[in-house]
Amino acid sequence: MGEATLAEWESKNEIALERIQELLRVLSKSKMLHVLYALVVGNGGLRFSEIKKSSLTDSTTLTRRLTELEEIGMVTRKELSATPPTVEYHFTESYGILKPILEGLLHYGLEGVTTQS
Amino acid sequence: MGEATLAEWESKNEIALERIQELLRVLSKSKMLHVLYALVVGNGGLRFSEIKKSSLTDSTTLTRRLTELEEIGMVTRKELSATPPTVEYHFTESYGILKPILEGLLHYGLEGVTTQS
DNA sequence: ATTTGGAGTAACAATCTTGTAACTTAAGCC
DNA sequence: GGCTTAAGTTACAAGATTGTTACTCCAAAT
Repeated sequence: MGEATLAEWESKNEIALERIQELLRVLSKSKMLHVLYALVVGNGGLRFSEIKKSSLTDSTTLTRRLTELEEIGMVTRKELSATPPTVEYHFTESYGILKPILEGLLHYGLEGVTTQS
Repeated sequence: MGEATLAEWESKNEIALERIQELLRVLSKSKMLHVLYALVVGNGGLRFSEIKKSSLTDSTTLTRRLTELEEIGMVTRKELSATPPTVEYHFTESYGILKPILEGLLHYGLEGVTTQS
């Protein structure tokens, strides 16, 4: 059995399909790429307010996006006992598997933008 | 300049971001993965009715998905002068850039499903 | 005890996306 | 002309997603 070729796509793996769909649903939401980018630049760990500032996202939407990333296991939420109470978000190890996808997307995004290198 | 590293994400490329968002928006739609899979299995070229049957998608939704794939330049629509009038859909060259993304997604989907190989 | 800043929640209208059912059009065959 | 099959289109109600504005809660410093 190969590992992760398109030919493998078939199979009885309804579950894999659902996982992919859920990931796409989450990734395609508003500001999600901005939030991920903020975290990438912040070396995988930032406070709520920092993400907010650098992703230009309002509280409501940012909370929604971070909760969703938590739900799919891509980030963890850590309360710091500082004052005023602050919270830090970090990428989990699972983020590793997301990275090549984001890189593929970036590559796609940059195609058709290239002003003849 | 590197080619497609995450560090490149920043930049003035608002355009790249928008392209990625649009791609994610399209990919995350209902039945999109089924349709793409049907085309992959059909070696990149199939008739409307064949895609319909193998992706288990109704006419309305299938038309929507195929139109969207056409709009982002991933498939072309070709009318065959057969009777009754049939239409074939094919991947374009641009599909090549989508492939690694789909493979990354597949890899993600299969993680956490693995029943110890 | 009031103010301040971080981290949210609640409520809501506007918009987008879905699935379904019904209709249409085009080309040939009888 | 009427039937058949492929490939759609129209209309619409139900549900999901968005951005906004306003509110809350917590812990210290003044």
